[in-house]
Amino acid sequence: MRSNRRGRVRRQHVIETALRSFAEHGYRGVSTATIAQEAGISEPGLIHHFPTKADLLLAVIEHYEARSIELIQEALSASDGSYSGALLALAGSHEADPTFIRLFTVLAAESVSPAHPAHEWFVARYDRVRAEIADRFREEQGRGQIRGELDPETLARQVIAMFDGVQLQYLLAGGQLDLVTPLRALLDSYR
Amino acid sequence: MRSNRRGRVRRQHVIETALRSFAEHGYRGVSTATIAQEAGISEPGLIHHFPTKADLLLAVIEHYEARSIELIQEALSASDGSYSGALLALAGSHEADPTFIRLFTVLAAESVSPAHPAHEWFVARYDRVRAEIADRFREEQGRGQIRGELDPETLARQVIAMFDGVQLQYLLAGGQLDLVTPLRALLDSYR
DNA sequence: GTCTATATAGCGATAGAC
DNA sequence: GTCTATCGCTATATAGAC
Repeated sequence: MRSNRRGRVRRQHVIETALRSFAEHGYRGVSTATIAQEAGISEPGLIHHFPTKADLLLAVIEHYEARSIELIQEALSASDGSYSGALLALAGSHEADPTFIRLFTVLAAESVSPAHPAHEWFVARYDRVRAEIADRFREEQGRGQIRGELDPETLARQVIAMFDGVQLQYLLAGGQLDLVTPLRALLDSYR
Repeated sequence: MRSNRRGRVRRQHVIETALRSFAEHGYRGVSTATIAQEAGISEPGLIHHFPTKADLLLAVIEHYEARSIELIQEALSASDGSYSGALLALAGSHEADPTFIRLFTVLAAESVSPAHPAHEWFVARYDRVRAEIADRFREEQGRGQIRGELDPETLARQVIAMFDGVQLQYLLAGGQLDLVTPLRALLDSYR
């Protein structure tokens, strides 16, 4: 029992260490030996929890995804139901903790290759998020908060593209460019 | 003399082969042995032309950059001086030849890591392109083709972000999403 | 300028003791 | 559940013949 609990704690610690490593160097840019060393564990000790490197990657991504859903829900409740406000709040929270956007930006591009272990995951995620955002915009359009002649599917693609694009700029500029300004200008143009 | 010419031809052939490989798998996802094999040359033969793998990468990037400048100039002359039209024509030509956007999308994200051999190159390129596009928008604003209250620097960041973002969507969707529609909607909102 | 052969290091993963 | 030791493979790069 006690060893099970310690095992879970250590597993969680490995995930958080790997998250930072994958965010820094991508999946192919870091070795399991390096992650094990940074986590203060032996390489077979790591392999005990995650049989392959790809298993570790997917565990990290699921961890990110769960945290990401927390962030968007926090943003929604903090912005009194305004979807545009929630998206801007989400961008602001990403600025405060760049690890997430780093992980996401690096892995999404890396996973463009069909042979990448997270390829299917990212393809499915982009489909799902695009549909979710389009639904939200349709609702706002129904309430008259978005101009009627705009296509919600195109707006969803624009918002996702703007998010990803400014995140890349932010990372390449070493955090010197803000995420919020270009996104706010886009969302304002929808009203 | 004849051997020099044959050497240049083979060097060019290696660059084009490596371009496709780096575009497919990124810098870290492909080995010099694989590239040499695909180019029909031995690995030391490849190393003779490009002493290190990083040298090969930079040669590929410079090749891409030269072609990219050709494309944007073709787009400018084909669109009768309209900058927005040229950007849309560029997006259209990228759809016709996905290798370029694949190379650029994969390598830009990979090079976010300061240890990546193309890191400085991409940082400098993003700075330069942002300044160039902002200048163009300032000119159009002076001619009354863009609304006066918009900030050219923000518009430049938006256009670059939208380009990069829809390219990522295009690649993850296996070419099923077009590049032009979200970009056109953005550019239309500037007038 | 291109080859065969090889050096040297690091990779992901496994075997078996404790 | 974690360790030491090691396997089998691939990586980038070099030496030296032609």
